[in-house]
Amino acid sequence: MVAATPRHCGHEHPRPRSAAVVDDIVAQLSDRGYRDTEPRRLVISAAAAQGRPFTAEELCAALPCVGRATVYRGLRLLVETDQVCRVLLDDRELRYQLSHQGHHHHLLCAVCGASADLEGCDVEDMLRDAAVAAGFRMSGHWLEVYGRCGECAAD
Amino acid sequence: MVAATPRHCGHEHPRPRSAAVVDDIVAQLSDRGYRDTEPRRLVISAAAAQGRPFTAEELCAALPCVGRATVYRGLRLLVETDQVCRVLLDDRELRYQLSHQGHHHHLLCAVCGASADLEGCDVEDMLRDAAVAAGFRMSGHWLEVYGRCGECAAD
DNA sequence: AAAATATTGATACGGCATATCGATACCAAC
DNA sequence: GTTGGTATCGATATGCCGTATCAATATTTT
Repeated sequence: MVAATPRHCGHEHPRPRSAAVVDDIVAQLSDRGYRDTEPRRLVISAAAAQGRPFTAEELCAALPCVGRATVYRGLRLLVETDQVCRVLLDDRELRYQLSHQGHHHHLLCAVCGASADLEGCDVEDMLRDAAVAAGFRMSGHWLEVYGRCGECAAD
Repeated sequence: MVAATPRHCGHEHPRPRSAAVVDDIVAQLSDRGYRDTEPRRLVISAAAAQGRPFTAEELCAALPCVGRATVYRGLRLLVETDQVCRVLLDDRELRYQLSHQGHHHHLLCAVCGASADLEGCDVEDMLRDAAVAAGFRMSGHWLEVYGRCGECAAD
C-alpha cells in the first residue's frame, strides 16, 4: 500500500494532498488484479490533481518522467474501471475527469472551466424510475450542467 | 427550399420519409447563412436515417457519392448548430446522433446503442434551481442515462 | 450575365492514440 | 533468497481519424 521506489526518474514527487484519493483508487485497481506501480500512481495522482476536465496531452505534459504510452494506458485503465469519465465539452476535445466516487453531477463554467458539485439535487431516483418506464434498466448516468460561475457571470 | 440538382452523382436518391426533418434542419441552417446544397442535404438525410448513434465513418460508407471531407464538414456544421449531439458509448468510439429538437435527454443502451427519450422527466427546473444554489447561472445541461434496453438486459 | 462568395471533392498532411517489443519490475512458489 | 512467470514500462513505429489545402464547381448577388 506504499508507493514503490522510483525507476529512472530523478525528480522528487511530493506526496500530494489528495493522497487518500489516490490510495483509494489504487486499492480498487489492486482488487481487480492490477499492480501498484510508481508510474501508475503518478498518473492517478496527476489526474486527481487536475482541477478541471483535462486532456490526455495535458497529463503527459504534467508527467515528463512518465512515458506517453504509460500515461495513455493508465488513463484507459481508469476509464475501463469507471474511475474516470470521458466528457465532451464544446471545445471538441476529448477530456477526462475523476468520477467523484460515482457521483456524476457536475456544474461546469463554460467560460473558465471551474467546476462544482451539484448539491441537494437527487436526480438519481427520478432517472431510474423514468428509465424503467421506458423499458430500460439504468446502470449509470452522466449529468453535466453548463453555465457561468459567479465570477464569470459578471461579464 | 427545394433540393438542388445533383452534381456528378448518378445515383437516384429517393426522397426519404424523414424529408420533413431534413427540410427543417436545412431551413435552420439557411437562417444562419449556410447554403442549401445537394451534398449537404444528403449528409443530413443520411444522419436522420440512422436508427442509432453513428460514427462519421458509417456516414461516409452510407454516402459513397459524397466526399469524405464534405461528410465531416457537414457533421461538424450540424454539431456546431446543435442539430446533432456527440455521444460516447462504451465502445470508446465517438458517435453522433440527432438531437431531437434540442432536447438533450437520452436514454442510451450501452450495448446496442438504442436510444429513447426520457419521458415525464422534468429535470430542467430542478437543475436550474440547484445551479443557482451553487452560485451558477445555468445556460444548458447535458444528461445521458446509460443502461440496457429490454433486449440487451436479457443477457 | 457577370462578379463575388461559398461549397465541393481528391488528396496531402498532422496529430492523437495504440501496437510493438526488448528490458525491467513485481509477485508467488519454493 | 532464488527462481520462474507475469505484468508493466518506455521508446518508437504504426495506423487512423479528422482537417487543411486548393483548383474546380455551385450558388447567390448585383
